[in-house]
Amino acid sequence: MASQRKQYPFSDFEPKWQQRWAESGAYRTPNPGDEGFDPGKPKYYVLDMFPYPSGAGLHVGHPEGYTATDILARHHRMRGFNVLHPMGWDAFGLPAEQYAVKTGQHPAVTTAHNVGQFKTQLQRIGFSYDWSREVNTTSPDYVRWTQWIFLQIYNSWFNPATNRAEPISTYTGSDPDSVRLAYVAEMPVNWCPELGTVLANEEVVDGKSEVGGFPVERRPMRQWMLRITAFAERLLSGLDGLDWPESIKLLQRNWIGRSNGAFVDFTPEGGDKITVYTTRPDTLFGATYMVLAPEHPLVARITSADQRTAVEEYVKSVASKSERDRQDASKEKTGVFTGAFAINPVNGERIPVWIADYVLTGYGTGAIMAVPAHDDRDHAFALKFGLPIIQVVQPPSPVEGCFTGDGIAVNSGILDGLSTAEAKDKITAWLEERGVGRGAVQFKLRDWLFSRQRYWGEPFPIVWENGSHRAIPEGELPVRLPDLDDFKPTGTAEPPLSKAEDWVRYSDTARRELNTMPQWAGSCWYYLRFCDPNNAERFIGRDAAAYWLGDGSQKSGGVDLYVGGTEHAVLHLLYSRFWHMVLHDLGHLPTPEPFQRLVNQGIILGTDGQKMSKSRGNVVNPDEVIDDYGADAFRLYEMFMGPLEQMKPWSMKGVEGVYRFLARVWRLAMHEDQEGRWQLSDAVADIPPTPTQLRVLHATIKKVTDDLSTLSFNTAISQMMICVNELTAAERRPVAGLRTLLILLSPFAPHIAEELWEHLGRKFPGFEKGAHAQPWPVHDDSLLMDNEVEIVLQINGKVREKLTVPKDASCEQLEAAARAHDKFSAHLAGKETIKVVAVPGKLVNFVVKG
RNA sequence: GCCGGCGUGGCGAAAUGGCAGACGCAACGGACUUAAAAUCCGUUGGGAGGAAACUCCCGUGCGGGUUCAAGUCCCGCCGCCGGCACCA
Repeated sequence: MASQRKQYPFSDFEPKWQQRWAESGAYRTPNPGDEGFDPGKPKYYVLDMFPYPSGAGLHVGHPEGYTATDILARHHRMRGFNVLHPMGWDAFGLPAEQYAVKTGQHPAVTTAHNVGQFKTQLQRIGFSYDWSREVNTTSPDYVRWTQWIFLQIYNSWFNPATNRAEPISTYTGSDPDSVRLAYVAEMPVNWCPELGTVLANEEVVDGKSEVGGFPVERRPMRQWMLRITAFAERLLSGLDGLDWPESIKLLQRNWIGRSNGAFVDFTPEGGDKITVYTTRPDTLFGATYMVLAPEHPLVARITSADQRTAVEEYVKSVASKSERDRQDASKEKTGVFTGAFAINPVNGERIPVWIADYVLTGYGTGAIMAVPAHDDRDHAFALKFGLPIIQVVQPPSPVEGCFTGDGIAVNSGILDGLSTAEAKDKITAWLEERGVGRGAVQFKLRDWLFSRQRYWGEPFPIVWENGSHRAIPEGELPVRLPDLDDFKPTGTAEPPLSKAEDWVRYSDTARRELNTMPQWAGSCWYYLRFCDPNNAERFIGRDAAAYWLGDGSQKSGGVDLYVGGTEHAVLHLLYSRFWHMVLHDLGHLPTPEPFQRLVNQGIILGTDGQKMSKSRGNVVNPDEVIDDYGADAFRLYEMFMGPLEQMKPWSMKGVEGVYRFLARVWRLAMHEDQEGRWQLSDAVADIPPTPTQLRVLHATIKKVTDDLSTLSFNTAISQMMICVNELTAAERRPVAGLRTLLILLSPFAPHIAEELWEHLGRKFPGFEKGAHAQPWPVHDDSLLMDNEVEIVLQINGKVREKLTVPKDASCEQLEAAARAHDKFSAHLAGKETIKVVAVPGKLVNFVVKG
């Protein structure tokens, strides 16, 4: 293909238009207060998930969503919106740092190089980004505000009375550090001594490091945490108002994991109370033993002398397991009896207390009552260790084994005969009356471990003095990374920043925080900076925020459309919502939610139907596609493949298909002379379209417009193909029809639309400005339908004949026409007609017998 | 295990409960050409019958159901993909 002659000169005019757009600032979007800003226009903020600029460059998966948003951005401009359509770089992160360690190049150098490469590639596709708003999470100007936002979080607390984040100054307790939204805690992490670094859970396989296979141990380390759990309820309820795919909302709901239940106090013999959390207080009478997490603080105190050795050994063996190992539910349960007994508050029963690692220390109270008859895990544990099983819920219909559903309480004293829901209410009230329990809500969501022992990330704007931390003054932001030559892991638990001794020394008595922020930090708020990227006074100006995010009075707040992959369904999208909520509470943002509408694009597979990967060798490079077929064909194919949200394989033949389509568009207007030069075709004439052409044109206006509103790009393109096929068949082409077609095509294939517009404008009037600057056309309903429509005549739902009738024929007229149809009425002969169903404009169905 | 999503020609896919397969790819036939490529025109779900115009039957993962009418709605399975995975 590469050596083959091009079907239309895309390689000449595509770069030309890209250059013109860049030079004229065609897609610069003014802000409120800027010259050229029109406050009368509605706003449309359409955003892509900005990429991590890896060394591998762009692959065809990136531009899928980017093309969709670009088409919508262009379409909205033509419909009179002020469109915010920006792009930037999520440039901190592990791969850059690891590559830097390997090659000895500073990550700032490799990152800058990769950003350049990505930007060149994106610009070749003809995206209408406002590049004057480009942001880079690693630039000092950006880091400054990331750190500033961290300080907002650090300097606030969650007031349960108002259910909001408030400045820490409104906290009246004695220890503000204990309630800050950013706090320090000892947390167990995966520490790999051999690699000298902490690893994420995903980087640990079977208790060994994924890289190198070295042993990994869990060790408590001092970590920065963000108190996202305080917002669990609001993060959950806020989902209801968002136009997101239900599947994504469900993922977040499951991640937040709200459950309704009760705390219940059990009393060990001669000890403090042990509080458990349960979602099934109605099964309290079936509790036959208790289990504490091995790390539970009471374990040591209640363990009997003769069980002490066994318990200590068990606790030790559990401690050496990785989180992942420990949470492997498929494994057989393990545990040890503590030798202690506790009293069940509802019936005074004396039940044994065990420890087992199937009880997690971080959820609920780290202790449970075990009801083996009605909980799968307790059931398995009881069977293994021979503990008693008492049924207290009668299933609606008999079931084998363990029954975990709702039923009728039995063997449960005061609860007998009640439904599960009634029993829960009654026993919870009973517990509360006696002061031995209370209703409670729990969440699976954990606080966000926010620090990393890495070099390539935002430094914390925090210093330590005399064992306590404090914020550095805002005026000192940004805290820049020290320019280390050696940013390798230290080999100890010290982060690499510890090597920058001068930097670490903040004053004679104070030293800087050595951890850096995780990669999520920068991406938590980039959509805000895009609104006002050069503001030196604030992270986002108030006017810019009010305009681009909305003033909070309308439902659609924040980003109007956010397109990206499902892989960010939970973490990025939850973290962003959390930060946004805090900033909103503190009065910095007008809206409570960042992304009103979210759409996930599907993954593009290789031509072999497999996930694209370097190792499979099936990665498609956009540059090569554009070399051979041009940017317009590339864009069009990305959208023509199938529904945006669907997973679909790449096909070079498919690219050729849309390429041929664009060549047909080209030849509608252009003709190649003897010397191989393209001239405006003589077939284009200032004549009125035929009625058929007019009908197809208006059907195309309607279909493309409707399909853009539902993001059905593939069917919009199909309709334009139908339109082009219709116009190609005509010997003389009405210029008005071409004009409309080019306007409709211009968001999809902007270069060719603009080029043809220019050519036509040299001969015909009505081609001023450019295709992209035209108002979006409106279809005329009266032109859509012929006066006659073809309907089908059915017998018992099967099509027998077809018939052309006036489009507004009534049911009675349809039935009469059907009966008058010779061949069709022959089918009816000798049969009894039971019923006739007539649908105007569609069909007549005779239900017959015999 | 639990929770989602998806199963339609040789392939990518269309189809407010109303003619299944629009549009594109591939394939085949024709026109143009010395020839090929490109282009243009046409055929193309499967099967049976007919010389032919044409006629009939089957068909949206499988099995049931609702309906005059089901790819679409309901019930029960199977397969693939994704997420969560001892959260009491």
